[in-house]
Amino acid sequence: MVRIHDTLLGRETDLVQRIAGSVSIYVCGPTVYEVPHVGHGRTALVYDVIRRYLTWTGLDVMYVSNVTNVEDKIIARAAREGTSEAEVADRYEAAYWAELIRLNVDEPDAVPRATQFVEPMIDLIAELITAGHAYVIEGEGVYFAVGTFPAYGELSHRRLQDLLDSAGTRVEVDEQKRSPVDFALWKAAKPGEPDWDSPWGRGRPGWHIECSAMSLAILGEGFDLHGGGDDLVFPHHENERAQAEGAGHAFARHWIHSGMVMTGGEKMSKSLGNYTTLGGAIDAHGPRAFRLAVLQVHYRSQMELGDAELRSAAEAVGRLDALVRRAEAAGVVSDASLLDVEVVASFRAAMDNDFGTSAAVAAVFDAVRRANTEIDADNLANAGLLVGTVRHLLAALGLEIGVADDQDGDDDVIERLIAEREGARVSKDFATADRVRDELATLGITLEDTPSGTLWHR
RNA sequence: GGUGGCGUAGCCGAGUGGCUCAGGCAAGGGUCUGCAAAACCCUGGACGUGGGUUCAAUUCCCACCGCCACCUCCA
Repeated sequence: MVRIHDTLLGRETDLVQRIAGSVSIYVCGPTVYEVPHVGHGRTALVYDVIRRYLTWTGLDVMYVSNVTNVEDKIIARAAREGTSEAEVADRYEAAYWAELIRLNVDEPDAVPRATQFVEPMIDLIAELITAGHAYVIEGEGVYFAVGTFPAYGELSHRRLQDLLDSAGTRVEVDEQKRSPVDFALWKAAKPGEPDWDSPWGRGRPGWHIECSAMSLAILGEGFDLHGGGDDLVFPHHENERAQAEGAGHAFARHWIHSGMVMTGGEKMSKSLGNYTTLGGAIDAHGPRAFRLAVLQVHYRSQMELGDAELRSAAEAVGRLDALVRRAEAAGVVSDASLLDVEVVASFRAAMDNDFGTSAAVAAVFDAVRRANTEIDADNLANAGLLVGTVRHLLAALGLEIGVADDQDGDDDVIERLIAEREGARVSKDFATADRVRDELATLGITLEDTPSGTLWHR
């Protein structure tokens, strides 16, 4: 049984599914008005790993992750560039997926976009008005009446009074609202902004309503797991929940939230401008180093994810690739259907405990060391079992080993140079052999002489 | 001010009331190698501070110090 830390409960609990054997997951994706940064990469990877692991355990996973494509910053950017909101959103959504593909993040089963679900949002707002949880301010829009929903604050563990006390200290309050904590469900149209018809006049949906409507529309009532970055707990997820449950719909059974990426001790964010682009980080250190670095930290913890962390992870990935190289060179055969039961048990125990990827990866590295020892001792059968287990478990986390991040280059030239060096070595002409090795080094090629021949890698 | 969380060896980072203090990176010493590379072996060093509970605390409790997040858009 998988145990998860449920934000609503504030503690760990069993992941009990709506329907035994299957898991439905909704994860909040980005608002696409800028290129993705390292933090977006981490979050996408965290949930990709959770999804992969649940699938690996035999569950039938339905994974939905949305894209917010209508929002103030998108509108502002489109206006600034003299282009359409759709063009801006499409451009940055494409940039987002392009990087996730490099990271080997599996495509979600569904990627709902806000503009595709305006009708269900309008229906939900209408239900809230009927239920007495929402009200119209002429010329302004429709607002959720927080005071009418007693459960408000449960998810983010806030008292309504505390919210009222701090309201207005940081953001100006619209005096027409019944309460300063009420939030917009529908915003009346403004000149130059995209808008849709609604029973309350033309306008556009508030931010929070899209996720309530889209998750219910695609996954249905009482879906299993709702996730996102922990900066979304309040107000976004609190509001999503109020909207769905206020309208009488059973919402997410469990909530999970992942930690933020920090840089120099501060949260990385687009608005602070202190971010590193995801593409830049992947270019510099490779997609697998990025994934491993994320795996080495528990998903709920804040983490630094800069050059030092990525370099360290890249070295570790190199060691994993080296294991595959030397296993193959030694003639080790691994059968994917045969796994080391103890290693698998350690891995599962770690992952079942709130997706403890850090401990799970540690179990794998333990097996890596043992596999190398077995190769050194020429115990090829034992080595094969361990190498196969390592590859299988890492693949379950989305990490492929034994394959280079980039395969370009002229292998024929390299092979010829290695053969040339081999000839020099046989005739004890080590000066020539070393000269060839240096030449290869300038091409970024590292050589390894083994009893069964010379191996090379980039 | 309110809420939640964190402070572990050079760095990153799991974890546990007592057993040889995960794992990764880095460092030093070996083995192997023509030399390297890779790998393996060995080594050192930790649990913010002060109290308390306990036979025993890094782990539980209290206080204090420091840091972070959310309370506004945000992954």
